[in-house]
Amino acid sequence: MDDRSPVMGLVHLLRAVTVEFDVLGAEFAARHGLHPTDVRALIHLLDAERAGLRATPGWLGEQLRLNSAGTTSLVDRLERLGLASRSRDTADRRRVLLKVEEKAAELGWAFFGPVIGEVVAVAEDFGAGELETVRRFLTAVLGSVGRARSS
Amino acid sequence: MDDRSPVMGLVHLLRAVTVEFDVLGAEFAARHGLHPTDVRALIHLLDAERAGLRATPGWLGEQLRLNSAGTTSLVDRLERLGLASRSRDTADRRRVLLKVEEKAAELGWAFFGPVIGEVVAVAEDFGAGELETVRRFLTAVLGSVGRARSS
DNA sequence: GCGATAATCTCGCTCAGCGAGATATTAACC
DNA sequence: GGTTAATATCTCGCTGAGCGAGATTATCGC
Repeated sequence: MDDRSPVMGLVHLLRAVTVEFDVLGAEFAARHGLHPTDVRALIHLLDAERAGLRATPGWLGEQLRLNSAGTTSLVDRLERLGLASRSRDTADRRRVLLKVEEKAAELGWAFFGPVIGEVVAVAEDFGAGELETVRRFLTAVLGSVGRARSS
Repeated sequence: MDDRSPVMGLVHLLRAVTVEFDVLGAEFAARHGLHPTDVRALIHLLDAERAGLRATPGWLGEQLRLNSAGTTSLVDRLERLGLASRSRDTADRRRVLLKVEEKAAELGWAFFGPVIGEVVAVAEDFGAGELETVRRFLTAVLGSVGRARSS
């Protein structure tokens, strides 16, 4: 657990990657007049859409750890920017359904596209077995962080 | 580059890990009455200390992409919380040197300790060669993100 | 010395997010 | 079926992080 443990290098590396992704997100946000929270919100909304889940303000607020007031103003912002839209759920009329607009997906690709391209290029230097090892490791780490969070 | 590419899973995995780390940091911040920016600042200050660099407000502001006004209030906050302290540089008296207090290192360990423990445990299931593969991959990805940022 | 440059800080402002509570809709229970 | 509780969202007023502009203090080149 001290700094000379061979695993510590990996931990620092993971953290460095995280920080770089954050900075990338923040710069993207600034360049498009968005706030970091807006970017995080779009990521969650796009994820939900891909998974076929129906997103609501309450659900989004939980994901981002915002209270209801903050969530309302976030959704107001996204709507004003034309990135998402509200519509009443006809089944339960207390609920509001959130839909991401095409424009948001375009911004998402503009954001992730170049990074994905670079990572794909990097992956070409690795064999299928090696990539599988990386995948196993990252999956395990993902579980680790989740476990550390809940304890 | 589409969703069925075998590398896309890795990209999503990396993003998921990043998001988890962020949420962990945000929860830690909230639990200790800190702001996410304060946590990021402490990470940079601890890194600088480990690397033997002398941190100043200007340097810290660059790292965090804050302007001078925001940096001043950040340092004020850290000082008020007893996590860092200012001292004039005797060589160049325009400069202010930032020092992290012991308390900050303790909080840092309280933050990263459990996660590190979990990751170390995860790493035990992997051979030395496999860990080296993961290290190579993450190092390459770190370069990728940096390249995507600057383009 | 004197102007130019650099590092930090002060002031006033905007706006994200919070707490408290209002409003509207649905579910539960006798 | 009507009253009460629970749920989802929104409104209002406020705090405080971070910004732009500019003041302040220290150093450097001439």
